Amino acid sequence: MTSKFWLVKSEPAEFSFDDLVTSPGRTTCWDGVRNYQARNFMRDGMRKGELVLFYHSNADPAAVVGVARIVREAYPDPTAFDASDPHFDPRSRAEAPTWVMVDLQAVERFTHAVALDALRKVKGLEKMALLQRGSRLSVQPVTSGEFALVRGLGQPEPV
DNA sequence: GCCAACGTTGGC
DNA sequence: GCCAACGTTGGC
Repeated sequence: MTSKFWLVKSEPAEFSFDDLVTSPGRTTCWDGVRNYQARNFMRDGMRKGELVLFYHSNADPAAVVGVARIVREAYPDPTAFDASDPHFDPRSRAEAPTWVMVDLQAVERFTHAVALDALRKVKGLEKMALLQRGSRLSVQPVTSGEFALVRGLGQPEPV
């Protein structure tokens, strides 16, 4: 059973939803993921066309702020090969890349960002991975029901 | 800035 | 394989 919906975290000081919207083609490569579980979700789960909640972590407030779409499935993350990059990983070799990335395109902006404390109050989101104690995964699956609830609260408009 | 929770590393 | 030390995440 593969998830059809996802959530990604980004610190807006590093890369915000606005940064995605203003990127060429409203698209960016989701590089720099260095967690195996998150990597596996990208490599084994994410498929072209699936939708992604875009979450601002380390933000005030931390909140889901929009929706993106997967426009390219997993391919090698070149920042792992670049010794000058903060995400450099000498164990990742070009012949057998350890780390992958997908391409995400902005689809909708929430006119009402859905803050973390608001999410915690929503009946039906109790099991959402983001809300679990100690949850730190930067790429995580979301059920269709969870996605619909959050998207509804966000009152999205096309970007 | 604090610190709890978690993932990774490395000695043994 | 165990587990203590360490680094990172991310809410507050």
